[in-house]
Amino acid sequence: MKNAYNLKDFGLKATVPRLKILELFESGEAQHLSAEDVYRQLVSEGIDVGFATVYRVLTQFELAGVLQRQYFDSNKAIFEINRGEHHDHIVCLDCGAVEEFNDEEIERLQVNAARRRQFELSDHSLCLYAHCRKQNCIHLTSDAKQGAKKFEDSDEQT
Amino acid sequence: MKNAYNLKDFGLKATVPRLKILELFESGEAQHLSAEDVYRQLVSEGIDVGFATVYRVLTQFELAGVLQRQYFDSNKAIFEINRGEHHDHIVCLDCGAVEEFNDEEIERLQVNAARRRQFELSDHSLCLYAHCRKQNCIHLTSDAKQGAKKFEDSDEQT
DNA sequence: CTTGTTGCAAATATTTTGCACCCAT
DNA sequence: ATGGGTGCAAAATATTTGCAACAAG
Repeated sequence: MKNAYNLKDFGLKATVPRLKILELFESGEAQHLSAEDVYRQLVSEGIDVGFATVYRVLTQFELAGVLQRQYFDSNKAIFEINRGEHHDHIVCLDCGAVEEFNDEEIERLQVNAARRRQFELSDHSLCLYAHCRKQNCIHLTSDAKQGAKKFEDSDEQT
Repeated sequence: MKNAYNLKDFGLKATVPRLKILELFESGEAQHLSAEDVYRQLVSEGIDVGFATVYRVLTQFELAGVLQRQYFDSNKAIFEINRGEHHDHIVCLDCGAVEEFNDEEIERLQVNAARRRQFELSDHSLCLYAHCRKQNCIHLTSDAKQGAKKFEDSDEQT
């Protein structure tokens, strides 16, 4: 597991915007950020940065493998740090909370599904859209929360 | 399996743009189209349509359940017809070919993965990015095609 | 110093909205 | 006829690019 990245390793100069953006993702405070989220965060820290720089840095970091770009069923890119461990996402449709998970069995079946169709799997993106059962979940439809109760005691294991 | 949709069932008037767009998707000629693809197609058929109408119709069809909107790892929406059968996608990273597939086992594991994390699964999007082994695949990296050979005789089944 | 990097503004790309005119019912 | 639907243009949203000024090495 990669814990810290060094800009120099990628031939990138250690500038304020880069260091701050890297710090933002490595700190783990926020895990899934849009370019605008990053921009706002830097501005709120009193850093004079432009949108263009944020986008350029995010793209450089993605190319360097420091960040990963995702699209959670929208036309807006979401970035997260690459800690070297693959994972998929589960997003709460009500409160927007994002959790990461990894299921070895699903991973394995994907490789097979691809092979069976004459494809060599290179990568994949899996995002589960669901209703969480957190107390503080700002659910829009109360049905969702009530419906969730049905599953409370029927937890299956693989 | 739904074979044909009737606009009137959704309270939508049978206008030229709507009928042509529906026909385009139902014909099955092209399965995964962006708004621009649809626009270009209509224009090439000599239909005087505007971009706004295309977007409005696509959105109406999505709300009616006629079409499904997807984002294949880009900031551009891709639409496809909803034939009532859920499926996931596998996209060739070289030639861009899109194939649909469905794996019951993966589907089942997703529900469990969500439950185990206290989520009630509502929907999901799974897209496999891979290298196909079609003869006519316009591969950008010959490595990809050579690498694929490794798997030619090692096809596993679930 | 020298070259990469930045902020700003303008340009692109994708999608949405306002509005007057038009056509399916 | 009339209310929904359309095309066009402008706006909104997301991202990229040109460029002169600037700062890291």
